[in-house]
Amino acid sequence: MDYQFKDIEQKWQQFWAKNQTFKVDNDSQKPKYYVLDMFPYPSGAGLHVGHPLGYIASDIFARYKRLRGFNVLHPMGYDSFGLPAEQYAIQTGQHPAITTETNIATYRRQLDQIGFSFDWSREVRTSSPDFYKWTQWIFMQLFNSWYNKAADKAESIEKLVAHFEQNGSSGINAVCDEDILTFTADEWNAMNNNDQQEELLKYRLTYLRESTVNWCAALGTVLANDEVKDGFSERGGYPVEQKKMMQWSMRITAYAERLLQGLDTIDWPEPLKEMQRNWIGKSVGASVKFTIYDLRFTNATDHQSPVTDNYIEVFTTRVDTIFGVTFLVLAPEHELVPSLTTPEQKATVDAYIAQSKKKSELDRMADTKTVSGAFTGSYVINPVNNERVPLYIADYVLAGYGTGAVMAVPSGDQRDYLFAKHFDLPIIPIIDIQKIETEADPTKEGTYINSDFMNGLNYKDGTAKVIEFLEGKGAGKAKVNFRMRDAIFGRQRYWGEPVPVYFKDNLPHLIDEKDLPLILPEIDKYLPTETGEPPLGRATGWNYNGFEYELSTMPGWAGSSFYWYRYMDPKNDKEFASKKAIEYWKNVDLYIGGSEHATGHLLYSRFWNKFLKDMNLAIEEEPFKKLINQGMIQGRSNFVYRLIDDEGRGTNTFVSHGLVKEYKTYELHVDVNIVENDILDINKFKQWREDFKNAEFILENGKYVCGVEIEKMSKSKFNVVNPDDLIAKYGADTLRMYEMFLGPLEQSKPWNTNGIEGVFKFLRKFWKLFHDEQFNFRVSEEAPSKAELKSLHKIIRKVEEDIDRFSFNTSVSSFMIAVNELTDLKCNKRAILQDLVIVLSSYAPHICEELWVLLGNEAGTLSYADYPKFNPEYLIEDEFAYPISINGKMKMNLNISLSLDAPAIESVVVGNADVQKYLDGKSPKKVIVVKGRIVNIVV
RNA sequence: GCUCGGGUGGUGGAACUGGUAGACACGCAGGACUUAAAAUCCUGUUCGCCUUAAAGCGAGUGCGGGUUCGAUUCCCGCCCCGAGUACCA
Repeated sequence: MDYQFKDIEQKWQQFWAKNQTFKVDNDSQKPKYYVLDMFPYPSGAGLHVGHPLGYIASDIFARYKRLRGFNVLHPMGYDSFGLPAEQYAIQTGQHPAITTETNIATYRRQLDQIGFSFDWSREVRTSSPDFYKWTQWIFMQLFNSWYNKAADKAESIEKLVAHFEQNGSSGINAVCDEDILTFTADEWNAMNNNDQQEELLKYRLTYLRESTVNWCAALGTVLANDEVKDGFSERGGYPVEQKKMMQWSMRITAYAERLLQGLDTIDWPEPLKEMQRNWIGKSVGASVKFTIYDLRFTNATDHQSPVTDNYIEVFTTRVDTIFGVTFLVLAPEHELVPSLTTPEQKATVDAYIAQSKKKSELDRMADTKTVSGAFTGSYVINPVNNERVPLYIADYVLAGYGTGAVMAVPSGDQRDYLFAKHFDLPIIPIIDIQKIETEADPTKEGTYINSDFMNGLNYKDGTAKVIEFLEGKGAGKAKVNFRMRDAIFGRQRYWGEPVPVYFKDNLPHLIDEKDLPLILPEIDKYLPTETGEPPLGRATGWNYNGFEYELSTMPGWAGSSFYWYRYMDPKNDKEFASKKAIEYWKNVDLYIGGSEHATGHLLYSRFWNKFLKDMNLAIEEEPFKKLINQGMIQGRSNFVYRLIDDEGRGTNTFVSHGLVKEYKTYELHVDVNIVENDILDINKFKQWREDFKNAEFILENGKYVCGVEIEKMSKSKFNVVNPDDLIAKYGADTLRMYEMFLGPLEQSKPWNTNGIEGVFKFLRKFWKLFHDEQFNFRVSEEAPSKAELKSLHKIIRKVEEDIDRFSFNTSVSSFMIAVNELTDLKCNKRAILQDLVIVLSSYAPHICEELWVLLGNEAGTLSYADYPKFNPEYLIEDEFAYPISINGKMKMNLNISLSLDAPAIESVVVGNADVQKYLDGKSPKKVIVVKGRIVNIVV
């Protein structure tokens, strides 16, 4: 029989499901290997050809590892809480759970068609109560923990309470809010419970606090920093504003240093690590206190004295330039601005604040050239030289970073330089080689001048000296600053995990663990209440023993921040995964997914994992050892060109792409599914839409050629290619191999179906190797020839190398070469073909399973077969003629004999007349040998 | 602006640590089979020159230079494209 991919694929997909071929146990004599895909959000649109790219790669990898004797965990599930289902619910009234269920069914059907080797018995869904029970449980652990800097790990809040009871607040070095109290043990014990709880909230790893948040009015919810792009929401693109609100946050900043350090220990793409480094944004510098100059004094020397409470703290990465400070700048929102503005300057300052408030976030970012600011009328004292310097406000200083105040050194910082020029402030050079005629010079070379005790020192010594001086005076210290902020954790939405918290005396309390999961209640409609509370406020009778529940839900990233552990033990109702399961699977060996999660999911997951490790609930510091980003598949749109008549109206005549220059036309997206190799199927086009029924065409060479453009894949551009259609036409094995053949896995590329025929032809040729002309199965038991063994072992080695390097595209090419060679050799020998089936089975599993059985093997054993061992002997070249150059110039095939151990000049005997001609009687000066081959002779 | 990728035929892309550039596939052209078409198979396909032909010669991996017997690969300078990021003190 000819290659009947439909029957074959259906048969094997059913076989795998029925026999649970890929079900994996939590213990085995084999070494473990965990291959994970980023689980999808089940959207209504279903899968397009871009989605499976990473899944196919990980499936090939998982199947390969299985063949190489590993116990492979390769699960799949759904990240099924999220906005689109809720938006749809708002529009239609349909419960998001129903929409989600339907979408999951579609996804499952589509995934099954591609022949993945997932262990579906381990499926998880973040929106199912037996899963989110554990999301809520981990939330509770975070609430019950604080970060002990001394131990550099999270610890139980009870330990902190015990310390407070015995020693008060002294001796605690914690990552916490800034407004913590200092108290003795007696004072603590005397506090009432509510005051104690309020204080503890400042330490907890998830906490409720009034903070400035990104508020998106259109979505009716707050968003985390990574969900906001350029002042607009990532989902939907609605405007986002800053607003102060009581909000749940996660104290991810406690882990900033560990998150940064950990990056050096994991095998991730460098750009992705770089993105996380930037996001964490560590800068090493110093904080310096500038005492506020009291206008009642007449000269600065009266202030030499100890630093009072009346100071402004700045953060700087260049404390060495402190003698160049000629003014200070505060952010307009800085809390000291009102009190430091003198009556004379009040009007100017107020006007400036009003003006900068009016500017949107976007304007402020875009407009970085105009210098603006206002003088407050106050002065501060530079602690190193007691000079009096003026205090300004300007919006180039951001309230959210550092202390919201900077010391301005116009000679070393370009923004300060422009500001100084504009307001006519002095610019003092402080380094001998500094060139500051036209712009600031931030050099670290040279030695200091105009810098008192630092004069003559270099950068390193000067920095150390000035920090020592400031510390001695209590006016500053070395400090590390991070750009990363704590992550906002609450969302004012319905379709998410309820927060397991109730309120008593306005303070949050955890519900009892035995009451988990806290089930998402039913509500009548999915909108905020009339009083502006989140949708959960609509739930009737929803309370905890009469106390009000928290009405926010958790953000989308909550469930995905630990889901890989749940796959290890998905049915466990006592723990999120048993200790035993976690000890066996440890962490993910290979994770494949998109780089768009760099500063979201991938950072939060690392954070939770580190926390779980601190709690002895996980054993590895990093969750994902190796990570590969598959590239995005872009859409490839096709266009037709509609002729415009004299009145400028569109006619029903369409001009082929090559001829558009000769006519007046406009372009129109055309469905890519009625175009093949950029040639329009005219009949299908006429049927495509009613108004094209009588369309006429101006053709070139009898064909209608379409225009092409690369765009995002979207329905409105008619460029969405659905994997179902391709599977129906060519089969899953072809789709799998073609997606790999398309190009390097990590590269973004447009989808293009043009080459899929080639892969299909390859599979047919492969099928034919096992069959005679009449398609009767026929293999020979003869011993293989040298040439046949060479072909086989070339591909065995190539696949090994390529899988290591994730270079799946070149493997597909190599399979084609192998099959072409074996076809030429008319090879139908079992000894060769059986091994070839095993090697190819990771890529094209269905056809290989079928052939495996035809070869007489037991059904279902292929996935765990003995992988053929590569033997380098079969690849040794037996011909001696190879190209050689003389003086790097000419190339020819020569027969040369030489002693490989000592490729000395004497040992080269050149027996070819042509070479003799080139050597021209001279003996060669030098012989260049590469890998035992002469490649060049220098005469 | 900064950081990281990347520029190779008509197209997607090969070329592992410097060693026959363009594998493999698409497309295109020609041919075989066929009443015809589809399918399949075969041949050719970087560009230019030369030749009846076989063959040969020259140029060629964004541009300019360098190192080397030899550079798509390494170094310096520039141009272009993509991604991320940005008053971060």
